[in-house]
Amino acid sequence: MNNIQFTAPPLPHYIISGRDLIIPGHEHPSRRNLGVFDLLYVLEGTLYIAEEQRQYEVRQGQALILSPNLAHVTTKPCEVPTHYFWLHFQTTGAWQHVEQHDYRLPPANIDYAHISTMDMNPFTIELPIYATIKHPSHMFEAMEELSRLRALMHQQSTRWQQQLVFQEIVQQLANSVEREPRSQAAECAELAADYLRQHYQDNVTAKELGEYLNFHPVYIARCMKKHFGSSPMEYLHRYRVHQAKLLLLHTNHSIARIAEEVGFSQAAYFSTIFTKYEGLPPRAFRQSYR
DNA sequence: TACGTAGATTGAAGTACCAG
DNA sequence: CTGGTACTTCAATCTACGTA
Repeated sequence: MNNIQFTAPPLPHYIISGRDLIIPGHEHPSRRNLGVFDLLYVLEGTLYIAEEQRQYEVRQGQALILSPNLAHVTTKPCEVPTHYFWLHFQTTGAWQHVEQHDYRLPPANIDYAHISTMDMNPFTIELPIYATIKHPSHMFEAMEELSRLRALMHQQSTRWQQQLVFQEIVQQLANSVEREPRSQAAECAELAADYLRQHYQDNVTAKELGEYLNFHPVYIARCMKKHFGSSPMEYLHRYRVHQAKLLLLHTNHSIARIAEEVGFSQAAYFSTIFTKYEGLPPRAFRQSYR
């Protein structure tokens, strides 16, 4: 498990942070059940820390996130003066340890039809447990800013500002996740999906898609099935139904007009497809929200 | 009046398999 | 990894009729 995956909303939130110096022969405190995430970012020197069975040497420019529910111990005292930032954060949402995955691909079997049209679409934030930060100067500035703001924490506006700066730090961490290169098949699948999303209002055919991508339609279908769990047409239908749901809720257009706007030339056929994915016809879907 | 459903038909898309 | 073929499946259309 290399990463921690947070489901948002809610976003992880900042609690408190600080800067510390450990002189040679001394060590970072060992703790268990801290109850919050503990982000360590080393400016100089090295921290020697183990969490459960995994040992880390956190060097200059590297970060380590300790989890709230795991015990972490120092494996040996610092050998040189070690300067680091620590930051406690937490989430009230779901999180889990995960192996890294290719963030550029949507999850397999993505089901657009079941994404609620009244709520914000949930997403995940994946942070590395242990990483070398790609832009150390940005990380340093953000951490310094948090240290400065700490003195002004009695002000409401400061506490808000702290959360904004913390989100920058989260972004820095997320950008430092090492990605595995995408396979050609994954590339093909994603390009095809892009094309379908851009042309869902048109009469898209597999042949056109093949000509656009310079791949055989059979091959494209195979790639999409493998990476999205859907054939191109099924992907297109799900996306069209998703768009139709938005129009049903936010406009008073007739079913026939909405069908046309999302790429169905026959309202009756649109209704059939909508019912297939939603479990109820378009009109019933609209009425259920009115 | 607008919309939903069902059945028949046809051509396009998907799948399995093989080859380069 | 990609393309091609043969076969199967299903999307799309049309129409008629029922329903809110």
